[in-house]
Amino acid sequence: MKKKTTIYDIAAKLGLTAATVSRALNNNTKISLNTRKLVLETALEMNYEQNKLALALKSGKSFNVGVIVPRIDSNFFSSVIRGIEEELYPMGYHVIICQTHNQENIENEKINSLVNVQVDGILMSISNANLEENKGFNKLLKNKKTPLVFFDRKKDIKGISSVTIDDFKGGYDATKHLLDQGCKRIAHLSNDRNFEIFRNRYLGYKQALSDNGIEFDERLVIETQSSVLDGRRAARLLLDMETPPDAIFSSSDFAALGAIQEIKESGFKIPEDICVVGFSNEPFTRFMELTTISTVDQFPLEMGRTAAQVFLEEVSNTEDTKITKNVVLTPQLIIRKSSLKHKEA
Amino acid sequence: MKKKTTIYDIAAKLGLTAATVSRALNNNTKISLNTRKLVLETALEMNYEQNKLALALKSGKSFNVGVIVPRIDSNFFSSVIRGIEEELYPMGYHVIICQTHNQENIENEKINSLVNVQVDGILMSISNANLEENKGFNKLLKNKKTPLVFFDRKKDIKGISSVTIDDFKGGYDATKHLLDQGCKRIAHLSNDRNFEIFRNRYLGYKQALSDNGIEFDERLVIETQSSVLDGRRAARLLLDMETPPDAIFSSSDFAALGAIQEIKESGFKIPEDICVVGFSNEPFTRFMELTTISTVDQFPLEMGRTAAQVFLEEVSNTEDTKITKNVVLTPQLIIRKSSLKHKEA
DNA sequence: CATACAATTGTAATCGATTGCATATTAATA
DNA sequence: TATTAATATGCAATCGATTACAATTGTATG
Repeated sequence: MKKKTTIYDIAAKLGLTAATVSRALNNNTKISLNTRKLVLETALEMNYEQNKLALALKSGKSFNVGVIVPRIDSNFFSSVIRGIEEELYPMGYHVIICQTHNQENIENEKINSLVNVQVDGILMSISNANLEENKGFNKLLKNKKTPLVFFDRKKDIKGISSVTIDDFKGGYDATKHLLDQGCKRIAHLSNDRNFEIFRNRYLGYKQALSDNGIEFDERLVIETQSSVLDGRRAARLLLDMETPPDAIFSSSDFAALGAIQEIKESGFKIPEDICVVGFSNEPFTRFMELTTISTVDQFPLEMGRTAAQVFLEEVSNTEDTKITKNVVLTPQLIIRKSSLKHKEA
Repeated sequence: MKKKTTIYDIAAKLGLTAATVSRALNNNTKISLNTRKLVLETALEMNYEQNKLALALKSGKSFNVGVIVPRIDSNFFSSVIRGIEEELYPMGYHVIICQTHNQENIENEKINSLVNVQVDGILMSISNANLEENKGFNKLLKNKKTPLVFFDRKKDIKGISSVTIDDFKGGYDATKHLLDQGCKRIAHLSNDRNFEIFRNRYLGYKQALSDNGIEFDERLVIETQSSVLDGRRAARLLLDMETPPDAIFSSSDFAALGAIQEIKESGFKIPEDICVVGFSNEPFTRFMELTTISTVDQFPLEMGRTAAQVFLEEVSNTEDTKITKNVVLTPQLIIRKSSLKHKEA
């Protein structure tokens, strides 16, 4: 099992120096055309391949970027990652995946770990709403040469770029649509509002109500996890109220599905009795047989692509002043059967 | 913006040598306990962090593994990757993701690219049934020190480990179940049988028929892509036959869904007129409102974990003789409404 | 013909950590 | 006290590539 050939091997074979070989391989014009050609041929002959690790050590660039997400096995995150990979690979970068499972300590650990292997940047969707209290994270912040880009779940931190969707608008549009359908008592399945995304969906919901003269009723807002079971539980609570709601805007498709199941099993009709809108445009929302689920598309692929582009801009920026970009994508309300009583104008 | 501290910085501060510092940090007993303690404290003080790139160059181990899949945004593959990441991270490895989108040239390129950045191993689900004709791949094969582990879509190559499920059994069990339901004319939505997985599902299907005295009818086997649309098209063809089938075993859940849609829209009842079984246990199969879809679970999480374990065994193997493991997981038939006419015994 | 300048290639340091082989210091033994 | 052994540290090479700064050779010009 022979070792990989290095520039020294090539140099030795040609009676040259490693320096010359290196320059020749990089097509440096200081090296005569003849030598360049010769070196290139020999390199090919000897199956030479540049050792990227050596290069990385010398240059301080690993051409790796870290991506941190709560979990990878969800349609949303895997689509974002798909976008990131597709955008970064052509530029010579490799994508390292890390999952946090929403645990702060794991998130901290993985940030550190990525910094340690000298990634050229980190793209992340935060799991920890109190990220700033995190030592490893703060170290990263100070180290301005390693770009950090938030996507989706971000924290508003000065000097840090982010790519998100306009969750406020998502919440607003969904709620407005329900109002347009004639719904008056619209419940909201929320989630931990320490996260901007859930807070903004909630705020959008409230604003739409207020803009349309509907009084906000705190009892109609239920905090849930993003799961079918939690959706069922929340729906149960709502249905057991004295005056049940006539619509539900859920910040999660899974919870929306759970709610729909519970509602139907309780003998109510969707959308006639209760309209439902979810959030994320998970594949299954479109696959339902009877009641396809209205939802809000977050364009995860584009989000990933954009986050990657922002990263690329930041790494290629040589100025002293850091550019910070906060891109906000526009979500799209997708109206399906679960909320369509009448065709809208 | 100060640079990261190195062992040289620590050495300078303490009037020692980098060698001593290195040894102290590695808890080498040749270094006196006092010095060790001193160095460790100073390292902490100065926020020292080992430069993994330097280490990688020196040791030849990058502690990165590459994972190559057709695409990451499918439930199956992202679940496998989840398993891989969860298993490898605790052992100090990072996972680099590459997608091929089923294109041979991209697959080749990415294999080369990963080898170039000195990954310590590659776990992959092949996109190219003719992988052996691939130059980059063959280079990898010869280089016995970098473990290669196939998962799911493998190629039978001597000396290469793999983790798959028993697709034959999956196909057999699904078909047998349909026979047990009284179906006599069972169609099969297949896919490119140059891939072992599809070939084996097909063979399992055939075997179950033959074992139960049903004659194999080639016209009932339709090659499809794994998509809803293709499932519809295939179902259309089948329904238009003189004698339509009374069951469909699809090697893809998406195609199964498409078939179900087409069948229902044509006025047939599922499962009464036609039973359907899919493959993969995609989330939506369970979420259907009326006709939850029978399918075959492939345990992707476990598959990823196992593939990672096989990799770990191979890298930690110091013997000259290579260990090759071919793990075959057992799939599980999940019977739901789309194929359940009668409760089975 | 001498000098200047351009065109090539070489020398050696560098990135940061590890490690075999000295070397120096101290302690133990004869 | 002389010798040996153990303990602790330093020296210098190494991993493979890049690059500032020589050094060499050749060519052109006055």
